[in-house]
Amino acid sequence: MATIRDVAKQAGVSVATVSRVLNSNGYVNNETKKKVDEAIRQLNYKPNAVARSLYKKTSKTIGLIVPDIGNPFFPELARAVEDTAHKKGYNVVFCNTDENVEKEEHYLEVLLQKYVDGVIIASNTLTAQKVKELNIPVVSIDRKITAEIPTVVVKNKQGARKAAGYLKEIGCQRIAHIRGPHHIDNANERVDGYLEEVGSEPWFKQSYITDGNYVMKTAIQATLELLERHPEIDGIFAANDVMAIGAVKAAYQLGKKVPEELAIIGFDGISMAEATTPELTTIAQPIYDMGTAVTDLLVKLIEKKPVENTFLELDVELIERESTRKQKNKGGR
Amino acid sequence: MATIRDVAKQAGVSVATVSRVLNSNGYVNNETKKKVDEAIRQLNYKPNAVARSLYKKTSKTIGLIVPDIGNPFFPELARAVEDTAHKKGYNVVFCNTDENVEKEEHYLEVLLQKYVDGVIIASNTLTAQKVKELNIPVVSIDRKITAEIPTVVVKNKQGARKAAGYLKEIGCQRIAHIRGPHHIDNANERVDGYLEEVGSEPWFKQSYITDGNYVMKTAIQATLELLERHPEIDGIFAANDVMAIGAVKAAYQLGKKVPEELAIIGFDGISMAEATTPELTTIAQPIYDMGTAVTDLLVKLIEKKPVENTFLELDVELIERESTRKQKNKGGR
DNA sequence: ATACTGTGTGTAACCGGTTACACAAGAGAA
DNA sequence: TTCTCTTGTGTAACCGGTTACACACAGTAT
Repeated sequence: MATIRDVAKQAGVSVATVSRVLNSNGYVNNETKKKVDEAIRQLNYKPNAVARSLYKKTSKTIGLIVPDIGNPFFPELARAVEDTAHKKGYNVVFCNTDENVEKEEHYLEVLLQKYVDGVIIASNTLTAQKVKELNIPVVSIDRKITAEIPTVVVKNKQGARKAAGYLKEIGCQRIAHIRGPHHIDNANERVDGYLEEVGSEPWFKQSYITDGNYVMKTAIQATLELLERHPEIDGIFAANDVMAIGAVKAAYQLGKKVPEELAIIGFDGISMAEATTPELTTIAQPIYDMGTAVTDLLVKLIEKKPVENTFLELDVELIERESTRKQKNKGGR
Repeated sequence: MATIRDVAKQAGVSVATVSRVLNSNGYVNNETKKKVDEAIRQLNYKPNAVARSLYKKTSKTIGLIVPDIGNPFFPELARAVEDTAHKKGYNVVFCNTDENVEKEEHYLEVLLQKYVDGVIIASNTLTAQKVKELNIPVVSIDRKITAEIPTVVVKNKQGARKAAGYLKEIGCQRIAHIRGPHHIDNANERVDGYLEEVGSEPWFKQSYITDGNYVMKTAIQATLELLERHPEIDGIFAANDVMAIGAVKAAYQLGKKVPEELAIIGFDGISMAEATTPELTTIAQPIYDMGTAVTDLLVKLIEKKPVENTFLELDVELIERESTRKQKNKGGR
């Protein structure tokens, strides 16, 4: 591999001049520039990014820390992050934490030692204190950590209200909720939204809320038990699409027809929700846009550009598909 | 951030000694080591990975280049790669190429400039020549590039034979194939396997093979046209699960019952195939194992450890689920 | 004639590690 | 006593860029 000194020798100039040509700063005579460019071409010279990083204390790399890329929400997000980062000249190193604090801290340490310029993280275990110690920009996605950390999320409560409200609107009389993990903020917000919409209905019971842990298997089991306990349920709002798909499968097992006897709505808008039969009605997050937005935000923070807003709360959108049906019994009994 | 010189000063020794303690090489007196460790602790010193990289010409980082992380096969693979890399002390930087040659070359260049120690790539556009020029270990996953490049794939042809053979076995009389892109090796191998199994059947027609391009939408359309042209078809082997799911949806649109009137089998074993109704019968690749295997292989090459085999062809496994049914009309008409 | 400004280029320090090499002291062998 | 080997430590060069600073020269203002 040719170095900048080889190029300098070949072009008959100093390394400083070559560096000036490379970075187009300082004064360089046009003739000299031509000679340098020619030498670069001849030697097929590529500047060494590591050496540059060492001096500049920046690496044009960002870290992306997610719980599990196997969770279909995150690949779609990762795709957007990578696309946007690439456009802005950054690489992405990616890390799975499995919601494990030690793994997360370990990764942050390693990333820091490698001079990553910033980090995008989906976490609930991270504290503001630790982030401050990192001394590099950190932005949070999908989950609020603290007010100090720039964040991109969606209107979870509003989305949940939309979901529950929609089920009421299409005529459901008894609406249950399969909730996400108690330690994850967005799960709690979705419960809140559900409660605001149906909590004061005469038929409402606390036992209409059941734990699904954002996982399909758990949700199937939870739905089976729920429907056994409460056969009167005719609508389910699952806090994410994966659980909604689980609910559909459970209904299928019990011979309940979806949407005729049981309407099911999810949350997230992952592409898997379009692959099922019946296709899933869902509250879609603009996942790609969220990825673009956090990355834009992070890069601005890295490059110390002005940021208008460090807390973005994006809108969600109801996408009506086959797992619910509008005409059903409209207007109540 | 404390540097090695700060630590040396604090401990009253030279930087060489600190470095020896850090890397446990050379002779260091036990008392000295204690002093250094204490200084490291006091200053909360973390060695700078970039400086180390510059001298050692290695970064403990590998590149993972895939066409599109949005394709559900790749997150599962990426997860395995990242897990394994992490265990061995490597980070993963990941890149989406969209099968675009320029993007791919650009990424390889950038990765090289950052001293990544090796690359895992799923590509069909890469040439052996280019790989040689990189001068770092490159391993190929999911697709054969050339004989010189170490590769991890599955037995595609054998898997395809299994799929078609299984459909025959359960009593299908007319078996069609939705194939993947013509420029992707594994797609062609799957066609070959299909042909070996049914190509000489009296009923076989070339028009039973249709293009699906590994994409759900395309596959839906292809299936609709296929079943219109050939309503006699009672079995479909799709070259990947995503297309198989598309075929199921198409059948549903046409009112054809799966599996009673039409049996459908996929290929890949992505987790999405378990989420559908009916659940998809498929030829499962050991995706996680493949990721583990390529990463192990790459790390061995990087660390110049002996490698027993640079061409791994893993077995696939038939997973029977609901989109096919064994009892149907067994033993022919 | 003098001072100042803009252009153009080179030298060497610097980023923060690693390690070749030199050197010293003590133990054991000849 | 002298030589050799092992242990232990420090100095400084090195990895390959970037840039502060010095210097030189031409043109222009005073």
